[in-house]
Amino acid sequence: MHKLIKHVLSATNPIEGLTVKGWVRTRRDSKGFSFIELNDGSCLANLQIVLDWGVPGAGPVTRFTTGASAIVEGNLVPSPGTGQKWELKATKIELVGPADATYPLQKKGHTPEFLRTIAHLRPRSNLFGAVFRTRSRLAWAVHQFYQERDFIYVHAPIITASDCEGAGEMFRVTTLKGDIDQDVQKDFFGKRTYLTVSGQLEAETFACAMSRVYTFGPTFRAENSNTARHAAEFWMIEPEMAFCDLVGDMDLGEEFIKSMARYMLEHCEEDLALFAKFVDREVIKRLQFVVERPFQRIEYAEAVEILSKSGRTFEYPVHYGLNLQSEHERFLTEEHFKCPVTVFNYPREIKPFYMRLNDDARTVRAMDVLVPGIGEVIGGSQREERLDVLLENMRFHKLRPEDYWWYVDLRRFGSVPHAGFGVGFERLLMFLTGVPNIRDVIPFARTPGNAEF
RNA sequence: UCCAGAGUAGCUCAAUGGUAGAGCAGCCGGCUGUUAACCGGCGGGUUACAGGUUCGAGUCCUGUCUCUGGAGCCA
Repeated sequence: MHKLIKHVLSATNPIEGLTVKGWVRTRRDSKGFSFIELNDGSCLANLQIVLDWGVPGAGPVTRFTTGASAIVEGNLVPSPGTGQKWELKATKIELVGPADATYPLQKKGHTPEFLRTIAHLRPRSNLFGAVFRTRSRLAWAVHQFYQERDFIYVHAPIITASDCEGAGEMFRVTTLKGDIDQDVQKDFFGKRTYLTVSGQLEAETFACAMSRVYTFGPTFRAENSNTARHAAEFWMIEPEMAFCDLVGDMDLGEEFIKSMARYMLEHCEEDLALFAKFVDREVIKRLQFVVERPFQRIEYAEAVEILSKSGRTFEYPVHYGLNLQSEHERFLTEEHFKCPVTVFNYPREIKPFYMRLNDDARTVRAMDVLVPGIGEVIGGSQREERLDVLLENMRFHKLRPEDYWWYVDLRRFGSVPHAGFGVGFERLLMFLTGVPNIRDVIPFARTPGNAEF
């Protein structure tokens, strides 16, 4: 089997008779020989191939254009040049797939906007290679974080009949033709079904059996949101813990963010350096800051007071009972505290039915973790475990308990205090890489009017 | 969905209402070790689309589409 370039480049000694396979990033010709930069996506760096025009398969060398794929055999030797430790002296080369002049990627920089229009080729660019290697490693780190803490991974359903109220507009799933509301009994599932907006309600059922669980899967929102932070299809991580209150929930959320930042610093060094150089100069400093400093915790009422007394004029009003706007979250994280901020105990009116009512009967045990630059990265709560209060909450929010009969059942049989939160995986990646647009941290972005690839 | 800005060569961008240009990429040639290589040459355009004003429109006006930034909704 051929060796991946990341392993070749970490060699400690010269290697005879090595085979590598990859795609040409660029070629530099001299008289009688060429340098080929070969990349196979296993790491950011290219392997420099020194290709004598006389070796089998080399001529004419102009066939080895940017984008072409090649198999190279040769000997790994120390490079006399200054840019790299090793280079491969080719003894044989094979052009596997040529790439003609219409290949859209150049060796020079492209804008992320242009690269989005060629989403099938953009993982061959430095930036997107780095983003998607990082995405893979962070997904692994997410599992590691929860598995180490004895959380059990639950696969929440993707097609669901239940609306996790307040989460957003849903995509309808149906096999009916024509008027899809005409006769829902004849639909595939015999009722209206949707793509899930959250696995939380299902996760709660498992937490109330297995103590600590988490979901990590795709979720869907049909909101017509056109921002750099919203996608119609995104991945969400939702831990849920039985016998846990809001404080335990905030502890876990903050620990999770810190842990991901630490993982990024320790395991994604090469790609992180690229982000720091081309995307966000502050990213490493910000990650170190998050790892070292405690998060600020404040109640919603305090946040409102800080904003009211800030002397700043905001576009949107600051008033107890209103949601915090982006500009308010920004002020708290970026100007007032200058660190991630966890806001908790929100007014009952602006939060969903399942959040636990506090003794003041005005606020619920909700919490949002806000980070500089992104805003809300975690939203969570302690759940209402008391049957009578839950039913009253549903009435308050004008919901029918029979639609949530199985969810209500959890409060009938061995109910326990429990809590959890949701993390948008892409938002987390944006925070950790500094990439400012959600479309650029997901392989094939789904946004309103866009599902080309 | 709302507000603002943009759309010119494959890419990144110039062009006062008056001959559509440059750099890079591509192609051809040169160079014995390059590092986004370098040097010389060549080709490359329905100025997003549809209408309008004008002697004359890339430029001004109207509409449509797309993209970007911000906002709302949220993760």
